[in-house]
Amino acid sequence: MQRMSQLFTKTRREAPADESSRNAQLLIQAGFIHKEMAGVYSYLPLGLRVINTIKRIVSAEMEALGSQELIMSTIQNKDIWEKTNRWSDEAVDVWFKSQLKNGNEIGFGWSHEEPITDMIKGHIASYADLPRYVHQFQNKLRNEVRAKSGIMRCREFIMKDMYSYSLTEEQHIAFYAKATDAYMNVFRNVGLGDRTFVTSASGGLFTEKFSHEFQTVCEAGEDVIYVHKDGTHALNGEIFTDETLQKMNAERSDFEQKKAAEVGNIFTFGTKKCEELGLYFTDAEGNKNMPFLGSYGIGITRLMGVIAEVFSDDKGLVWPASVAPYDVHGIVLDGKEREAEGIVQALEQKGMNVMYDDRADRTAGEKFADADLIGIPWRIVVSKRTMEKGMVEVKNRQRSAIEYVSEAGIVEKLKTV
RNA sequence: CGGGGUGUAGUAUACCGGCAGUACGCAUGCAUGGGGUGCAUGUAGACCGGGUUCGAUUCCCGGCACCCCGACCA
Repeated sequence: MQRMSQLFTKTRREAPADESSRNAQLLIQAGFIHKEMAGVYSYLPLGLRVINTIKRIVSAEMEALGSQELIMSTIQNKDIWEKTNRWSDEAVDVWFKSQLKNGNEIGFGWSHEEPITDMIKGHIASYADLPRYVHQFQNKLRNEVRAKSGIMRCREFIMKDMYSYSLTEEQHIAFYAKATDAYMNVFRNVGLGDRTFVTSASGGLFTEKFSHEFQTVCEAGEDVIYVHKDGTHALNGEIFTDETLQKMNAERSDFEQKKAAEVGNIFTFGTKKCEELGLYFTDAEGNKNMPFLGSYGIGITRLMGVIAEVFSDDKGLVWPASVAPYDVHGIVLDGKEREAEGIVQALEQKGMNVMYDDRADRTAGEKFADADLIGIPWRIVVSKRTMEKGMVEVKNRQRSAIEYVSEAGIVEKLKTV
């Protein structure tokens, strides 16, 4: 139970003037995040709980793929990146760099293919050591020329990045397909399934082969995608050409243009990077060979921003149950603390996480407004009115209907969607 | 990186070349108690540097910060 009277943060009455994106306005107003500077945000207790729920959803999928979690350093070695020609600012324009006291240059991690591949050399030597999959949740630092859209495009952000080292290209392709499904599971589980699409992309300068993006339809997004009228698939702008359409036996008018945010992307790197960094294994015939590399990213904080954008109304945030910071927002009125605490404790014992607004110096209206702003899925009220009925008031954040439920029936009620 | 805009209490804002105002917050008291309740009292402010001027928060210049549009976004 988190007592609201003890909560580290306070809500604000008004949205901050220096934010125009919906996600930042609401998340700051409700006390989930704090802006340190443009494109740099801290995650306060409520915000961190959301981050952690998202991480748990992502972790479950990564572990199901056989990936193990680790965490690489933020400070990175220049030499490693020079081997793949990605140290120069011409090649990678988002580098933050600094130097040691002795003058040696270091970089701050904007991605980790190189350090991970270099590190893993000590652990992969034989075909029996493959495949290997690792992932991490890590703060990436990118010197973006223009941060924008609240937490959707930041200079420091949390990313889940996974790397796959496969024995062969065939093995890689099979894993890549499984990873694609796992990614869709993630977006489905955070509530964005029906508006997130896998789109093909060129893969940019550094990948040998193909790559895919996961685009969530969202007004605040920076990208444009073309969603098929049947809602089952979409194309990104880059490949929305007559040639592609011809291959698909489709017409332009079959697609609708939508703004979208890239919440994930997956890349096939092939063997080139392993060669450049000297990652080899010995195959069954005793020959020297290179693993086939793939990389898979989900912007965790961006995903939180997209969720806030998509799931909100004029009163505030409306968290999907799967990522909400708490399950229940309990409100006590009319001095019914004793009764309310009993109910809250009973809910906690049944595994529900409760934000309990025990503030004695707040009016009902303020408590309701705060509950709406914070956006926890279920609200229960214990008051003179409800106690006279021997009931508790239950309301879902998404709906206006208020129901009276007996104390014993609350948990059952909260399971309904 | 090009273009535009904005910097006033903790927050949101107003006015002004001559004592900086309002609302919310916060503190205290009284009243109240189901949708940001009422009254009273108190608290707290001009981004930094330079210039013009008798006098600058206001005008000018420079810097810094933030926002927006574009470019960029392995």
